Amino acid sequence: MTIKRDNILNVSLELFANQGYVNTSTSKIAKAAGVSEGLIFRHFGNKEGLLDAIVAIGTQSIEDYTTELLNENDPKKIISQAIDFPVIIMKENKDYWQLVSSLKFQSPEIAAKYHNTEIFKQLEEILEKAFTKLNYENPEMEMKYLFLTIAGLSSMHKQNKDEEANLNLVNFIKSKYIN
Amino acid sequence: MTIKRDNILNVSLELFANQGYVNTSTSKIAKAAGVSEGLIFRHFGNKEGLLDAIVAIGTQSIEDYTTELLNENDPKKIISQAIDFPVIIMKENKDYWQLVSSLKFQSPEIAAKYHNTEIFKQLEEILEKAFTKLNYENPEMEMKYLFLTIAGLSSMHKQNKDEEANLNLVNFIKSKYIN
DNA sequence: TATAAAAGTGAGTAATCACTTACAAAAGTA
DNA sequence: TACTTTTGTAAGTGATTACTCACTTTTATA
Repeated sequence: MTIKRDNILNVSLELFANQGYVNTSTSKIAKAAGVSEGLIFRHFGNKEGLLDAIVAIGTQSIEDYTTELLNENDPKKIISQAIDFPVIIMKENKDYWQLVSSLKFQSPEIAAKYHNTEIFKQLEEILEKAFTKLNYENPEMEMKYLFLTIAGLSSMHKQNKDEEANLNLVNFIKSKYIN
Repeated sequence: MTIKRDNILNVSLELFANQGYVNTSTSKIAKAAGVSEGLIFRHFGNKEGLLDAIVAIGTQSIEDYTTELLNENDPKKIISQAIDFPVIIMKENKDYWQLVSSLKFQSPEIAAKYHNTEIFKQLEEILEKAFTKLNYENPEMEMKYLFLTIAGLSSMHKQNKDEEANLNLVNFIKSKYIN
């Protein structure tokens, strides 16, 4: 029975994502989760151990989505789904995604520990192959360009809450690749 | 004569940008600037007053660049220079740009205070007019798309230190608009 | 040169930080 | 039921936080 442990994890994710990791104290978490502060350290050792646990949970669901893309063969579908990536992620893992984006601005030590290039290496390869299949002149550059766009879409989704406008832009970008 | 005041400003910009605002204490700043901690509060009132002063200085040089664009008439040159925006800004105002980007991840109060849509409103208008002049089918969407790309270029320049690769990508994107 | 204003310091402040410890309640197991 | 392990708490710890205050030094001005 670890309802309180789950409480700590859920509350921490929300607070770390929206208030910042450095700006969120363990006493704040304890109060919001309705537990004693000591319990946080009983379960996770220290504040960074708590962050580790949260990030590990969120990373899994992201990886599930990229492996889905690995099984897709149609290059146009791959590109289309890659553009959808931020939309889907932000819908189901908003706090996690926000947390991961924020970590590089919290402290240099935290930034160094969680800079997650590995997760995206796969996605880069898949996209470059898709552009090669479609006979683009410069597949590597096209991939980098699209990757840039996807990164931009992610940060836009964080800020802009007008979901219809976001979807319009996503479809506009798709129309550049699929006609 | 306020060498020490300037010292505080320079050191704070660097520390806030690279270590994070919340993660940078006033005692750290005092030590790095070679002044007593009290002097920070004598000059700037409180920590947020110091942040205000730093942001105000940096904002000026950004505005100088956008007003330069206002005097340009050739739409292709406008688009080209807009794509160059992150390159130029990052070269001369790297720490400031990094600081501004990081503020939305420090604390909700700080994020709300410094979300600077105003600076970019002008740039958005200029770009949309440029696309209209060039008879693009959907100038507003094109502007949003390019704006997304520029935002992506900014975050890329922060992380990727391979300047040649960055410039290659910038030129590749330019070639999409100017042939 | 006398005086007022500005710049600068060092030793404080209460509050908060991450974290520990000693102990109690609950749950699992024999 | 007896005993061990896990889960939980309350009250602390020293260090650090942003900030203040009484005071001295430097600079500008008359």
